[in-house]
Amino acid sequence: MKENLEQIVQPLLRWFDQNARILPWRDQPTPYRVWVSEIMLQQTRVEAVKPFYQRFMEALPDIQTLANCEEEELLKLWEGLGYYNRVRNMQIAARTVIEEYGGKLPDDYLELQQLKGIGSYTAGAIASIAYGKVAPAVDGNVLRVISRVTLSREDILKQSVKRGMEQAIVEIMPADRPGAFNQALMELGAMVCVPNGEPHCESCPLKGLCLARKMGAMDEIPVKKAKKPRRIEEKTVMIIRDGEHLAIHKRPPKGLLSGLYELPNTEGHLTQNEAVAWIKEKGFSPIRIKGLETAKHIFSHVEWHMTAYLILIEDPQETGEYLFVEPEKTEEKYPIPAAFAAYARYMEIKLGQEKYREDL
DNA sequence: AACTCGGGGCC
DNA sequence: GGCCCAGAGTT
Repeated sequence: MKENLEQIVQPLLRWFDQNARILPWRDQPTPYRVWVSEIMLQQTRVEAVKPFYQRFMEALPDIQTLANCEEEELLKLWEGLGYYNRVRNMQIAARTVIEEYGGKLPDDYLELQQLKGIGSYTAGAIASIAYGKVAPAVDGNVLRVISRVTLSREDILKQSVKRGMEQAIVEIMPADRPGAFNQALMELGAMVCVPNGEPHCESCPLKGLCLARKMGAMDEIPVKKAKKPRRIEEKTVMIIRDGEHLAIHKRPPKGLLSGLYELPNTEGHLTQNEAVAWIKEKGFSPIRIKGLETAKHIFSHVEWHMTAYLILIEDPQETGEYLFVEPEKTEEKYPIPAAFAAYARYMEIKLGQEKYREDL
């Protein structure tokens, strides 16, 4: 196995030298810059990360500023990227680095993995790219490329398969260019040995030795066990306006979208009468109400099927549960997940522009 | 080992 | 409509 796999090293490095994309985090691969990029890139495509990365690095240029950042501002910088615990964990790790390592990110593969949010992949990426150390960085790209090259039909979602791949990679990794080698594998997976659609084998530096290509089995590999279907949650979303302000609600500190702000909502699809009753139960005095279009938002493991109402109320008293904010302030200050994007225009409209269907 | 956690682009 | 992405933490 090792003898065979060793043949990929030089062609891969040569290809990478000619074809590496210019990416913001490749510019000055300092430990912090690599760290931030790798956290953002977890389960997230390069093109999606780019705009977030630039803005984040300007706002929080080093570990110290990250450690000191207010959580609200931190989440605002991450708004729309998803997997929000990534950035909270990164801040926890930043504080650990300051307290235990004098503010310098460790260079050791195993020590890095002790930090919150840094697993085997991210530890290997930082150690190899930022510190030039021999360590594996096996992500979905690498699992796909290597399993195709070796015609492996093992389930790449199994931990044991990933560990085996990490070991195999370490054994062939060139000691003089570990960072380039890890990035080359990922780059090939992203640009040539692509995850969806036909791989571009004609332009692949490994086409001569790829066993999946030899057998015409590129479409059968990698093998992944089927995942279970998403559950569906029905919700009714309330856009509650008093004319000047919009009601928002901070989600609980644990679970889905924890700590982010949302439009008031409740379980199930409520009729208009039920929605009015719900509003009154919350202590508000509705004046007018209008039913809005339905919307769907898909998460990894859940689907929200939403219906919604636009509701005008009399001047609210602060309940503590709900915050009444100016819509413009919402955009600059409160992180709101993309799940509510379908109703964004109702959050922003000026009172009077919208015709309510019914007076109450 | 199974489940949780976002969002978007591509087929 | 399904797939998967420079994964990691929790149970």
